Amino acid sequence: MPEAFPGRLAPECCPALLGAPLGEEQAVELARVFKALGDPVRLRLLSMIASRSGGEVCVCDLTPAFDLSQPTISHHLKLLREAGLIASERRGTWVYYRLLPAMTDRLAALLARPAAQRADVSTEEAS
Amino acid sequence: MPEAFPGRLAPECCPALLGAPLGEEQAVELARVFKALGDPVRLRLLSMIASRSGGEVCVCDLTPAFDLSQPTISHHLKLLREAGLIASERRGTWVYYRLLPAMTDRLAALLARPAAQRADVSTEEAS
DNA sequence: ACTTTAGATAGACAAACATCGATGCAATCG
DNA sequence: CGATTGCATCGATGTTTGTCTATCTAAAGT
Repeated sequence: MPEAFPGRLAPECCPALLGAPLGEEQAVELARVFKALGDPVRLRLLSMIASRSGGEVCVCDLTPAFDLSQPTISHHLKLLREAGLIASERRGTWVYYRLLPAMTDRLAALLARPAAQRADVSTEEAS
Repeated sequence: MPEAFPGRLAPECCPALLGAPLGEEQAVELARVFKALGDPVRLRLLSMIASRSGGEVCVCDLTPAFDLSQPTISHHLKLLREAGLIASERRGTWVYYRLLPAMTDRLAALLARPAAQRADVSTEEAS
């Protein structure tokens, strides 16, 4: 059961989605991470974990925040974990999750415009 | 056919996924955008569009870059368009796509760590 | 007006996904 | 030890998604 891809996402530093055409290989790996973010429940879970002051959240605090069964929450946490976005640790009876900021940092860098292409945002329309 | 959500994604400036627990409403809207990014083909399409120097790409240049049928590519472009990530314009026989940087900017800001929580990245492990 | 070419839409279908209830495993508490 | 509690895994099920072929529309050429 491959748990994320330990440190292998970006062979070079910054694939820069917006700066150069993405290779097929990298696209597959990146898509897996974005897919993990493509669900409202997982987004809220990640947000709850990331915004917790101590840096950690007990699953027992996450589960009751949703109108979903415990196995469903567990499944979503597993997907976030396999995407490399969070990590878990058991301490006694409870399991604690925490953010792995390396991955979110990477995504943020990937989506950031290279300064060259940046212009006044107000010149962008909608349709 | 609601074409993206024109400017309505972030009622306040920066929902800051990593800074405060995300509301259910915002999570649903955001998840739709991330889901659009959660496919290798769409990631490569977006990358090809965004990295083109002129800022525009003809569909006729995109389609032959994949081992997929023309309708499939058209379908992926539609999803990216509905997510608010790209826009299209017809000029004569051809249709040109371009990036809407407002959306990628927003995602990048959303995934960026609030400076408060930022620490040395080298202290992050994998599992 | 026909023909041709670029691209979008429609409908079908298999694979992937979100969810559930039932069960399993690990740790704590009587 | 047996019971209980926290969480993960399993198997089933309805929905969504990626892909295709066939067809449609729009523009341009002859």
